[in-house]
Amino acid sequence: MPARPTHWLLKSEPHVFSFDDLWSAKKRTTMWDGVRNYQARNFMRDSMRPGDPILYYHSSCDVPGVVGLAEVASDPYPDPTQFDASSKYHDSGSDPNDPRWMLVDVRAVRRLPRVVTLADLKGERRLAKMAVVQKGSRLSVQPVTEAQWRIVLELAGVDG
DNA sequence: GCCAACGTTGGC
DNA sequence: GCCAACGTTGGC
Repeated sequence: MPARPTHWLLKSEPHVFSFDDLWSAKKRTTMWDGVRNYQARNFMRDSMRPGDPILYYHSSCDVPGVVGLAEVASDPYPDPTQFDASSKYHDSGSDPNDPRWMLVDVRAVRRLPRVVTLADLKGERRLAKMAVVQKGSRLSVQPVTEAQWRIVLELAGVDG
């Protein structure tokens, strides 16, 4: 049985919530709410642990890519927006006694000295298996291997 | 803005 | 359980 994944990539659309937004948040931390994909939820619920390192990826923007590092900052807990009728993430089918959607808190750790663009990732043979470079990859919460993590940091100009 | 790829829904 | 229709994602 494979060990649980310990390193992650989170996608965010910067016009919605950028790495700068996270950096300027209280305690540089936010609830990673609104995830409504079961695979992504399962990673947060079943595998993420406080302290796990995160690559913070900007999608749907001029230059998609990894812009910063973050970390998991809580154990999993129910996403409160699923029970908020005024939220666009409201899910009337979720039972408060058995919540459908779980999340973790995410804390910004550092901005990267240079952005590792999607083009950079695609151009690095050693990253050919990374989920984010696969055609049609839409998963917003992805595991990253330790080897991939080190290579991305190398491309970013960060010492191991 | 386009559109391919993907996940979910719902009729049957 | 199949699969067409639909809505969303996300690079380009």
